[in-house]
Amino acid sequence: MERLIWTRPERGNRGPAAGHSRAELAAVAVTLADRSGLAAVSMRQVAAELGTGPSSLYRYLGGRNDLLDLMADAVAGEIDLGVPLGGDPVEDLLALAVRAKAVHLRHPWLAELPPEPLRLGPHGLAYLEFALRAMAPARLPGPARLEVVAVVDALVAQFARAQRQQGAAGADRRAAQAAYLGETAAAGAYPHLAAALAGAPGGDPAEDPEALFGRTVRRVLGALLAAGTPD
Amino acid sequence: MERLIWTRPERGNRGPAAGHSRAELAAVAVTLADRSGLAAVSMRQVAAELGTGPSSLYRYLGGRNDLLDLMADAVAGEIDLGVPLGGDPVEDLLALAVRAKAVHLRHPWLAELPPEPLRLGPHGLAYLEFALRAMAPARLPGPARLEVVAVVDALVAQFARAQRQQGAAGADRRAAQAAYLGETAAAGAYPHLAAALAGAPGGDPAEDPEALFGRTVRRVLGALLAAGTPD
DNA sequence: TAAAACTGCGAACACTGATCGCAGTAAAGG
DNA sequence: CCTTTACTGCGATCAGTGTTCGCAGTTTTA
Repeated sequence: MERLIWTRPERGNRGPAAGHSRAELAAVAVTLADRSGLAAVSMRQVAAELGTGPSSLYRYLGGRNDLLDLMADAVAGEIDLGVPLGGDPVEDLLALAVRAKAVHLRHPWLAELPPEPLRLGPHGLAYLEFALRAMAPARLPGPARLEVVAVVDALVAQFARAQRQQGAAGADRRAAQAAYLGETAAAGAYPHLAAALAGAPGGDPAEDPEALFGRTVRRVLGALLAAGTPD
Repeated sequence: MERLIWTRPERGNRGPAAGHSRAELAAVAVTLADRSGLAAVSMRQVAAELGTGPSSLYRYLGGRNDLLDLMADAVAGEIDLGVPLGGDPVEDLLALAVRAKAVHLRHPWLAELPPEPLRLGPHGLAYLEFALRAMAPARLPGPARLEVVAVVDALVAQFARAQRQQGAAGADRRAAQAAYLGETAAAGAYPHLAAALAGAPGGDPAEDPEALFGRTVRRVLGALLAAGTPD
């Protein structure tokens, strides 16, 4: 039985006071990941950053997975849930999605996290609760509501990724990808691909990514929240 | 400069014939991942399965990443692209998405793959080209078309994950998650979450997941492909 | 004061991806 | 034909990984 970290108490009350805390571990790990990517978040690195040995971390964590859970929940806590709801589920969810996307942009490693089915700590739960509260006016069965949140999250991750690698010059791999894709498309075997890529840099003056995101999310939410219509 | 595997020739023409092929490596790795998960796909395991040492693999691959590229493209090749198009982008893309979801269900490790921005080998490119061809009747700028494919892919992965872990009894973690989520929701601090979860097992007789997928994708595609309407 | 529960951590284990260099083999060039 | 070139296979090895174990020390409870 491998319990989630959230189900275990952070501290007993018998022994000496612990030198660190889960929050501290999470903060160090997040900083490390922000600076050098998720791969840099190893038990040894985190321990070194804390000035201890690797084995000490296992007093706070059941393993590396728990550390990732902590990280995900820590950044979930950066999403402001104090804003008042307007009453329109589409607009309220969009505003939430915009704030969530900002977090993704601030912490690119979020997209690298092994996609566990659920990685919900206290902050993640609060986020989910907030989204469901925003969706309350819509007439939808329970599971469908969760589905909507999942779809929006997917859109957030998707657009954050696109927006990020469009801005900063991506890694080697990104450049190699583009080169390969360009020359392959130019070879003539993929006419539609070539056409789609050709329309990218030229043509329109590259729409504001924020506006594109807003329009897309609005459309998708409008379609998913359409109540009553069984088809 | 770290070139993609697709940009390097599989064989020179000077030395002795290679004992294996990229396709063989990919097949072995896929089989391994299907049986024991992506974590079981290590250079040593794959090499052992081939009856050689780990270092031999580096004659065929630049590294483990290349192996993952090969695997992804191999299963992308399982998607049947020979079906004729009906002419309605929404229905044609949905049919494609259904076939793609089947592949995800057959190879659960696809969801575990580190989400590189693009992991497109020949088969992946053919898939993309097919999707763009299906989308040809829609009046949409090029980048938007690529965005649509990305969103659909995200939906496919999303629903495949949900459908899979609903069928088979998930791992320990899944059970632990459910238990934790249930008791936390029951604690009363998350009323909307509790309501959404309560509606799940009882209430309606659990809609056919395939129908739910079809309805959702149709709605999303309908919203995204709505041409002309600038808002 | 004794027991229980806890912390910190050095040492070690079983892995991982990756590199290097050497022996052997096949084709190309003269 | 023989040399050169380019390739293959692979044992040995390196640095790094997550994780476990056991011991010494510390604080609280009984």
